[in-house]
Amino acid sequence: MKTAIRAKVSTVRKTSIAGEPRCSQCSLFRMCMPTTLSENHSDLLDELIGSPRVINRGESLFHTDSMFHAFYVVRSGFFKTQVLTKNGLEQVTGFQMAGEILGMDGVGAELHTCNATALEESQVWLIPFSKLVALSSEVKCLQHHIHKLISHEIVRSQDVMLLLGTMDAEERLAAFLLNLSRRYLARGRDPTDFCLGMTREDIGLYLGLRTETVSRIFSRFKEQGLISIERRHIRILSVFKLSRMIDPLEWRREYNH
Amino acid sequence: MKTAIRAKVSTVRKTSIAGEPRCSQCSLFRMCMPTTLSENHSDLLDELIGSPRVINRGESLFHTDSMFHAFYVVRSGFFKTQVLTKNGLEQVTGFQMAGEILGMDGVGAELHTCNATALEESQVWLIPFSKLVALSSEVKCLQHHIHKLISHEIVRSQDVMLLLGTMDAEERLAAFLLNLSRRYLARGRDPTDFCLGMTREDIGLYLGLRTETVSRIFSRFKEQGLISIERRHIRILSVFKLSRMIDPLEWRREYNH
DNA sequence: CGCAGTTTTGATTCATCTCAATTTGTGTGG
DNA sequence: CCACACAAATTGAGATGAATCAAAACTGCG
Repeated sequence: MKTAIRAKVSTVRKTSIAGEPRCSQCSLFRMCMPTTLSENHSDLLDELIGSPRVINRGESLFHTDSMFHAFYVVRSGFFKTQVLTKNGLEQVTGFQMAGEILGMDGVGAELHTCNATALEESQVWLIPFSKLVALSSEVKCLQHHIHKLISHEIVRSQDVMLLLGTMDAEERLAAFLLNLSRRYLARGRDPTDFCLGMTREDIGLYLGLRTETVSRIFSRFKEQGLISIERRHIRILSVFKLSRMIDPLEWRREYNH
Repeated sequence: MKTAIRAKVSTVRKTSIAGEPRCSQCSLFRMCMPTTLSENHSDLLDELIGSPRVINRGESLFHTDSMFHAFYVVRSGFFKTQVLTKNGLEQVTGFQMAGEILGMDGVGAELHTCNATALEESQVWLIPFSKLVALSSEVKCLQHHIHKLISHEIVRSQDVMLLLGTMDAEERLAAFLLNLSRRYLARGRDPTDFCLGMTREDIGLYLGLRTETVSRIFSRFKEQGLISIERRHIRILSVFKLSRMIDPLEWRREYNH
């Protein structure tokens, strides 16, 4: 079995000489794959992943009830995932940027349970789930990593539930901006100056607010000198004050003794 | 490796003659384990699971930041999972009844990210995650089942996000009741006449509403003849009308042509 | 240039929260 | 067994934050 996979790899190696990107060379490698993966195994990953696929703005990667067969790693661009109800309501369940993984909702029922739509022209790597599982029985740490990835999505959901269930509009928007900021930081980009990839409406559909409310609160933040925002280009002027907005007691404790 | 595990099993068999419950004999078996599991392998599961543990009302199974080392299958009773913020806010992320699984949030960081509290005296089986993983490399369908279980939790979260992000108070409560109803039905219990295991406050913390609002809407449902409710004992008088409340267009479509 | 989609802002309404009081149920100890 | 304290649930009145409705300004694109 092990030799069978290795044999395949060498075949692919030939093609990848022709300039195709290799997973293990990718700057996003550490974001989506276990760091403990040895050089040996990263060869296997290159075989697993293949060449990237381009998704145009507004196009879907998959949609509700379509067959699940793969994970997708965002190589570049920006996605949203959304759940739709029959009476036309929409809940955006998340935004995904480079290095993040889409499609984990589909493992359970082997059908996707949400739509994944590109907010701008984007590229993804496709990872066939069956191949991933096959490979994971060889590579123990990959096995563990799959569990981690799926489970991490649960934790992310908990954060969103907390946000939707307990925060008011200002807090939601502050939490949203700080979350984006942290994710850009993790990617080595400026965490205080970036482009919101989505419309005010999408932000609202994510935060459980109306477009008008999102806009009003951006204006309020601007007045208060917390941010400057011009269309979708945002600059965070005070991470400190935004953070304090979400968790006032935490900060008070830190500065009172 | 395979023989090593089998050897262990036979040792355990001796003890289970002494009247201990066996996983494979359990009426909940089909709820938490793959139905494709052959008789052979169900022996392994009996070894995996061991004897149940009792949790008293108000006690925790695990709490935020405690080490993750196992899944827990609810044998009897009722639990809630909650996320707490530093400023004292609480979001209940779910209620778990017999046959449902707790602890999947902890896989990613190897720390739990929520508290699991018993709402009444309850029993759980403990499934050490390391054993589960070891066994799953033997039993392919178990491996797949782990993925399914964790992924299913993502889908459940999506439903809660939709509820919190798009529904008004009446819709939330209707959705909540119908969800409980369906789960009791799946357990072969009366889906229209059961005991809410939790306080109005817990329901509110789950649905993003205040205790008073929950109470008011129960009263409204009672006036409208949708339910009868006496303390925590509820009877659903019109599943039809409650369903229509959540998804009016769906029903209209069905009855208009 | 003009049109469609996005964003902002204002005025008003409405659902839910907040605060407060009362009732009901529950467990405890005399 | 009753009285008491305490938690849970109900109900009302008023406050408030976000939704709704409406209009205008801005942006990008063919």
